[in-house]
Amino acid sequence: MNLEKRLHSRGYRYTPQREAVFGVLKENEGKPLSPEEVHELACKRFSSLGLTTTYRSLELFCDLGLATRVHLHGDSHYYEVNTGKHHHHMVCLSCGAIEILEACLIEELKERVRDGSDFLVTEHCMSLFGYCPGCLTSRKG
Amino acid sequence: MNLEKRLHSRGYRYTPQREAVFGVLKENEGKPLSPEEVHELACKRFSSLGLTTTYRSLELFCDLGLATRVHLHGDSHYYEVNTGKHHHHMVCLSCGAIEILEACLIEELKERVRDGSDFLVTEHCMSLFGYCPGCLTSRKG
DNA sequence: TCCTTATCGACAATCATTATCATTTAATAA
DNA sequence: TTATTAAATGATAATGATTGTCGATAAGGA
Ligand SMILES: [Zn+2]
Ligand SMILES: [Zn+2]
Ligand SMILES: [Zn+2]
Ligand SMILES: [Zn+2]
Repeated sequence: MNLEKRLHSRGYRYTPQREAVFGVLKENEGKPLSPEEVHELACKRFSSLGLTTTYRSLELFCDLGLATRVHLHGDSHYYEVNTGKHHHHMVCLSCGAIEILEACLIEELKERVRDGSDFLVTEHCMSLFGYCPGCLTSRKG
Repeated sequence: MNLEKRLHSRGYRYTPQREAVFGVLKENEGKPLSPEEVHELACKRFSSLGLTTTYRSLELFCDLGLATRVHLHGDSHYYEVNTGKHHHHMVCLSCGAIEILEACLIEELKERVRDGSDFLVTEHCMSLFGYCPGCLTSRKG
């Protein structure tokens, strides 16, 4: 289902601003972007786009299941288009590069939680940090 | 090693403000606190403690390995005394209660990373979210 | 005890995010 | 197509967390 239908089906309006923001997310699948970054890129698609609208659109997309919030270190939120494929991220502490990590052991963890606690786990976030191949190589020199 | 020795061994001064902040962390082992919360509690030990000093002390303790930063959802940082025991947290989305999760599958994940990528993982953060036993029970009613 | 300077606390500044509100515009019905 | 109406927008102000500044204070060594 495309953006227009998805918005209409939930009673929201389809606007060029939202199209621009969503386009940026789609174009950067797998690369978490901050609202500031999204705004800068989306302005190339809709030049008068306001930063406030960017923030609002990103949150709306998350509520609609079209995007997901990514929690990394740092003082900004990050967003990504929701592809339906669960994954995590590895962030290079040196250059900031982000690599997708498809492996996730949450199910095993959930089982352990069920054994040891009555806590019901519904969400999780995880990120790995370290050094990307590029930065590792350049360090050797 | 106590706080005084730890500070002196790295060339830092031992002050009642730092003692107060550290005391609060120790007293709340396993419970991540925001700088604001730490400040409020630490003021009972040293009433004229400034919020700025609280922030600075917490960061210093992290650098010294005496405390760790905890990344939860939400717009604040959280800190915890470093007990040397690696663990994670489960946060109740309803009441905010935090339960310690000792299980961690990072080693298994690291292995998978080694197989599929040249990324070197040195740190990770993970939190689980859901509902605590208390909130689950009260929902049934 | 006296000095030196790390540390402190009050306050200003900054950064990300949210609230406000007058204006614009998407969607619908005439 | 046009008129209508409320959702959406964008400029701006406000907020909340964190950091920077700087004169005053006090820890720790001489
Ligand atoms: Zn790198
Ligand atoms: Zn996962
Ligand atoms: Zn709860
Ligand atoms: Zn772990």
